[in-house]
Amino acid sequence: MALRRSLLLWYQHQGRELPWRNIDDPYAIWVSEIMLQQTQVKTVIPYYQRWLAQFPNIQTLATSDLQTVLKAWEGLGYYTRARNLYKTAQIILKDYRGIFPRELEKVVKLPGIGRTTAGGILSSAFNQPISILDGNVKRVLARLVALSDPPAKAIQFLWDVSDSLLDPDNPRDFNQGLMDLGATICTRSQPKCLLCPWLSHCQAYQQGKQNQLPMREDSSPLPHKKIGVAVIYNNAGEILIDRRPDKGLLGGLWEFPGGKIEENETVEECIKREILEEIAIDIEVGEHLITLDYAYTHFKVTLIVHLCRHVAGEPQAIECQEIRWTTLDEIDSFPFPKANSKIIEALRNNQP
DNA sequence: CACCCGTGGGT
DNA sequence: TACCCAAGGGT
Repeated sequence: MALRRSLLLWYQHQGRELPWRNIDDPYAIWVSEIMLQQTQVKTVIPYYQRWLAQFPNIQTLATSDLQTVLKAWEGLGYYTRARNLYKTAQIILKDYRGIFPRELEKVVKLPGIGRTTAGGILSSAFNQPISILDGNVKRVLARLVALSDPPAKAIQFLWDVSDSLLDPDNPRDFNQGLMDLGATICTRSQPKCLLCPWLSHCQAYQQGKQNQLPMREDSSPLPHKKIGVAVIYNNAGEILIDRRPDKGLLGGLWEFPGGKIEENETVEECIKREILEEIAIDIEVGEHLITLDYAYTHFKVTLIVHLCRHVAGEPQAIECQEIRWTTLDEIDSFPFPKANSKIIEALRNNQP
């Protein structure tokens, strides 16, 4: 088929050189695939290289502890990925003698690995003829067939297209080439159609719709929460941090305690109330340290941070897993979300 | 199946 | 600024 041949030829000359290309270690390829979920290549590369140096094989990962794994993932986001990578390493060690399985039915059952990631791993590591449908492929195919619906409404159809196009003789290079095409030529905005090997096959281009496709879903505005945050010092000059529950947002990461500012409540009142409710201690809320705006996928937050002083009571882990007093020197050993890293940075700059 | 889950970069 | 969205999966 001309589509296959032209893509493979293009990939041979114009494909990207990436650290997880031209290797055959399914573990390393698996790690790359997980890190690349919803995350750009440029962001992933340094994490990938550090990760393989720290956890060179499945056994090393499986026998580490979760906090060490989360620390290595710190800043990458979607922390369930790290938890599932760790969990799956233990499953592979126990059920598959530490050898990454080659059967699709087994691979898709592993935590954190869905159909696209499984196809990515098996086609890349073992050259198995299994198709993929990631963000790049959805965009490329939506333009190729001039899809009139948003891709989310046509997932089954797009899988069928991806299946029918896949080159059974060169599945590895075909899948990788398809993703490279989406990443470098068939980009979201200003696609470089004149450089595209599929120019003459692309229905969107023929209809002059390449800048309008793929169609978008209409989205509702994100809710905005204001959070009061406490950096609490004790008489020894230590700082109180807590570890979040394993499930949910930023699961298992450490943070400075705080909570949502209610209506008709000042920031100071909120912080004092939240700390009493969550940690059962009485504090004195002092000067403002920093205010941070942060956008997550489904809401926005403003963190208003105050320096506080412990007055009375023994801290209790009521709405978290664990509480510790620590110091600015030791705090780097705990995994924190990015928003909290900026608070730590502000504390350092605030030091006398 | 609609919603949840981080962070950084582009427009 | 505000919004979109990246090598998606879990629930």
